[in-house]
Amino acid sequence: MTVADEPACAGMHERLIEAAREVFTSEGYRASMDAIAARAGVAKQTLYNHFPCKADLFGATVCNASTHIAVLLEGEPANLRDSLITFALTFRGRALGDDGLAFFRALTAEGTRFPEMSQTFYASGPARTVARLADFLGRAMEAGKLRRDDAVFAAEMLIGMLLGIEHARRLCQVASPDETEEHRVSRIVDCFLRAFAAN
Amino acid sequence: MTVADEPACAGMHERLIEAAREVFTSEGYRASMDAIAARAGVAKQTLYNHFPCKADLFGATVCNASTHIAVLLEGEPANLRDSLITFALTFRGRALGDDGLAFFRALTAEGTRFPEMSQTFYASGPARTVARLADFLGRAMEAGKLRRDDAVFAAEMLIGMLLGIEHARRLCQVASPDETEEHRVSRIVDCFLRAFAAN
DNA sequence: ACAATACTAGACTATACGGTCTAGTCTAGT
DNA sequence: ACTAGACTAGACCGTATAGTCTAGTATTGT
Repeated sequence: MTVADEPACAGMHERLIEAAREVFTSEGYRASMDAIAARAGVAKQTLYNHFPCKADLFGATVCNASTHIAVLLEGEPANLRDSLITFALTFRGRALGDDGLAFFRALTAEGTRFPEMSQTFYASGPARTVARLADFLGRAMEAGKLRRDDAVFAAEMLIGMLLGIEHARRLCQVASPDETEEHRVSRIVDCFLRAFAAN
Repeated sequence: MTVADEPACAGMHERLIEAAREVFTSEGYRASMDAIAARAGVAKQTLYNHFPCKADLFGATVCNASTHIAVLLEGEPANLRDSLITFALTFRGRALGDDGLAFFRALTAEGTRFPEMSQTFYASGPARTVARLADFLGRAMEAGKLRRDDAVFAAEMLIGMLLGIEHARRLCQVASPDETEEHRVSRIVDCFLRAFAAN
């Protein structure tokens, strides 16, 4: 317990947010302020010196995490398939990893209580990822490497296939089949490339 | 309040489960037993006469709901595209509707507390839907209407595209674009048919 | 009529938790 | 040395809630 200065003791504020993220991630919003203070190795009052109430701490945590989650895909790489596979692996690692999933769970569970919060998260995470991917695909379409089509729609289909049933499955704590990530991802990307092959 | 005998007063047990479903759906597991009793128009003790504790009531509720959620697709219809579109509309209605979504949220929020419960849900809902769809697609493959491929994989891709980013978006309370369901679904099904067209 | 069973109303207990308060310590800047 | 500001430890308050208990009321089968 009392895991002090883990991320290089980068100031009390960050330390508190980090502890809150860990505890909220594993227990959801029902986690107690005492537990968070203990996790940060800090007195409860210190927590309240930095954040006026629990909701604000949760908000700061979500806000902080939101800035790190978008998966971006830049450049104009020669090999479309390879870049998509690289992107897909990163994306799945982030969206389907234990951490990302637990965070998503904690966030959406409180969706009705804090709607703006989950909306902010969506905008700075998934929505940004889709937008960038759509840009990328749009350029590939113009270069004649993909069929001319609605680039946003294409991006959403790829994201959908990558997340797919697996997102729901893991949210439900069901173990995944033991296909390797690389194998699954390349099947998916190939499926996508068939659907959007240049005509 | 005290909405008695709503679903044809089919016995106290069912009435309690129905009230619990409504309240859990809108407030999650943090809903109070008092609220559920009030919703059922019943004394709290009555609730405890039927269910020994809150967790059991939640379990019964989930279990009951799980039996109704799979979307099945039977038969060998002549027109593949039409049957897929019909299936897709039903499926999206159920999985992306307010009710289904709220229930899913309540369930996955407690995923770490009641893992078996969400696993059961997954098995009797999404997993069954995928399995049946895969059967259907497998038959279409054998009939030469789709490329010969892994039918389960194909089913997962279609489900993924149908749910896609939209599931995450709605879980995050973000309003959806105003494309009609019919239009979106047919775009998706056409995309799927391109990816799995018979060669 | 009687007994058994199920339901009602609501008081009650125990606990957990958000948030406040007090009193005291540690550290830095002057 | 003195002061200001931040941190600590932990008591404390109010409220919400799971679950129990008691006492009384309908209903039903014999």
